[in-house]
Amino acid sequence: MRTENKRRVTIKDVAREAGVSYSTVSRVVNGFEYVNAETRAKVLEAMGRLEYVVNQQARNLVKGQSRVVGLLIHGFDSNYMGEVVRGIDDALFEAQYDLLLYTTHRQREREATYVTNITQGLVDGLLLLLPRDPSSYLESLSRRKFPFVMIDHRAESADVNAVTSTNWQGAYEATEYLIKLGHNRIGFIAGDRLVACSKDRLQGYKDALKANQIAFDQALVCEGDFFHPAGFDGATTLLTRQDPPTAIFASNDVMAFGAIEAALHMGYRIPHDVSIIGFDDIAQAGISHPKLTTVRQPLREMGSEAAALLLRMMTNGTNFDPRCVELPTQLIVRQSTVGPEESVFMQPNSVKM
Amino acid sequence: MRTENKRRVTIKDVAREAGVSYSTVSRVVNGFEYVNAETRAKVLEAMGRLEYVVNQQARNLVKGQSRVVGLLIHGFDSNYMGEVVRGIDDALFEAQYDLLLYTTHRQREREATYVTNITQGLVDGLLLLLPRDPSSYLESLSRRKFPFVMIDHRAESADVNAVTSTNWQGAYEATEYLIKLGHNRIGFIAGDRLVACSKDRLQGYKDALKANQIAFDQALVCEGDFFHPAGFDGATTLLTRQDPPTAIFASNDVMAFGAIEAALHMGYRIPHDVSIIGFDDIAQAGISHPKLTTVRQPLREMGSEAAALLLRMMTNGTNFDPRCVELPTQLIVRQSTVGPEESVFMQPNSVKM
DNA sequence: CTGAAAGCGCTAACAG
DNA sequence: CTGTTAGCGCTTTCAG
Repeated sequence: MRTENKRRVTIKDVAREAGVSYSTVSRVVNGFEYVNAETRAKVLEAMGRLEYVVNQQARNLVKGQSRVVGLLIHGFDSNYMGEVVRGIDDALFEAQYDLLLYTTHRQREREATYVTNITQGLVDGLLLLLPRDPSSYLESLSRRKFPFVMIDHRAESADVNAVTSTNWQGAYEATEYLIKLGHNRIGFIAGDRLVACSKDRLQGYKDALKANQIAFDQALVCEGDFFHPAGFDGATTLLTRQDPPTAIFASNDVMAFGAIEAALHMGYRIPHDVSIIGFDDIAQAGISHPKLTTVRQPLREMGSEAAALLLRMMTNGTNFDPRCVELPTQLIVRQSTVGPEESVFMQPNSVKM
Repeated sequence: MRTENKRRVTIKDVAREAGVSYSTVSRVVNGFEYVNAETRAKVLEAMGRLEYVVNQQARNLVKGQSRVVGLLIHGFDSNYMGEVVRGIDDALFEAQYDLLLYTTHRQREREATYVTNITQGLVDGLLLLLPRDPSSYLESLSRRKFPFVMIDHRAESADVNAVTSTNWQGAYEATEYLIKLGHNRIGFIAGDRLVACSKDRLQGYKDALKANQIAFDQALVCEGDFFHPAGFDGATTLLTRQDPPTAIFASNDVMAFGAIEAALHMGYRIPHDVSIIGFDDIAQAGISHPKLTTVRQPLREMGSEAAALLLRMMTNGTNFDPRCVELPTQLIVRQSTVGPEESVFMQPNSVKM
């Protein structure tokens, strides 16, 4: 039932068919120069007739590489991941590399196991998208000089490659924008504290407050984890307070949507009664109602930049200076934010354009 | 610069370290029974000290398999794909298979090239998620008895495996639901005509109309392609008519969101002035405003079912009857639909819960 | 220009 | 129980 008749056609079959040695076939397959035109034609012809396709596995084994890059990712929550993957894919396609996907939503421990296994032959390099707890294997990776780059997670130690965006700057600008609008009680829903960018965003928020002489109020910041329910709960808590904030800054768009839902649920109108701003600018942000004001991260570029960086490491070796590429964020003002005093003049129907 | 010092530790290194032959090492690595406990201990110890990890590539080459499944996917537009991938991932994880990702958004022609290349050694089986134009390689795949299953795309020819959902049934129920609500002018925004499920949904819509003595009006159906702008344009066209429909059935959620945007943009309130219903029930549907009434496809289950089916083909051979698994859809009534007469009694603020 | 031969790292009989 | 010996399909010297 197995190799019965459907045996794959190998280089040897082609050699026999063309009446040459199989190393010659290898030469034409690989486009070597010094092959007699006639011989080449014969081989090509035989390849066509037999529908020969090279077996990558075998090729990889002898070359000691796989032309595959691994992507360790939590899961495809929100379009955030999709955009990054698209960027990665762009760069990898150019370089003729394939992408092996590893999702780790099941359990965090899998990360470490995966990493040790796949970095031994299966993949030539590794991309870590928003890893939760990389400390366990980062050291091993570095020691073995295995090429990898982290995306959207600046490591504590400086000696790893990473591409992120200007999280601090983006949060600073978003907060300042809210302040300029007239808000001075601004709620903040934090991201997963394990992830570095969460801290950067919180810090940007704090620093903008301070730069504008607004006292930081710990009661105005809620814990979060980048998922929808956290946004809902955070906003609920915030808006239930005696003196609720007039604006809420969620650490990502998904939580911002959760916050919007909570606010609407409580009878608040957006943006008239409370302004909401997010972070990421996922596709949904531009087509929701109200359209979400947010800080755009160049997700796709981050992906392709990371892949490009990894590719460079894989060819040039890991011996060049590790670096952290920071791509610029951009404030995208849409419909979910407005100054606190403007609400009076607005019409009650918030969903109208 | 290459193999300098960072040469991978192989089975031979372990053998030397443990003072045994390398086939013995292979035996303990693969957990064979007949190995002396002492010897095993020695080997294990050596493996640990050397941090040996098996090289999958080599193992695969001799075994003639790769333990990798390929997934051909257009791209990560919307969470639709994400959900399916999660299901696939679940099943593959159980079986210890890896997932190689192939996105084809760049150009349709890539599909065929990919397929011929990767099915030659790189992957043991192939999952085709909503392929646009599989005809070009389907025949070759079948002839070579290469295991593959299509997801959400029932093939014209019956001799291929596929998992879909009850598209006709789902569309029929959605339409009937709208009719029962009192609508009799129901617009329809079609999906990509190349994809079989689009036709099924349209047919379900037509049949429900007929079953309820409502004449089918070609002017009420718009072309679509499953993307947001098509929903926007379709709804715009529909609602600009002399006698606009009181309800719109979009062939998927993403287009439904486009339709909602168009309707709101034109000053319609939802659902009071026009009801909108989608298909898929992507995550966004449950958290948007208004929450979208839609036909739920068991996306995740479709993914895992497809992967399970593929796995079975890969182990048992392709010699069992090909079949098309149809998973049940379910109407999810939320906020975007209401009877045409009810609107009078509703409050103007549509975004209130 | 082309064939022979070695070997990538590992598995799987086959003898001991 | 364990060592020896063939390969898996391909690339890559090394001689012609």
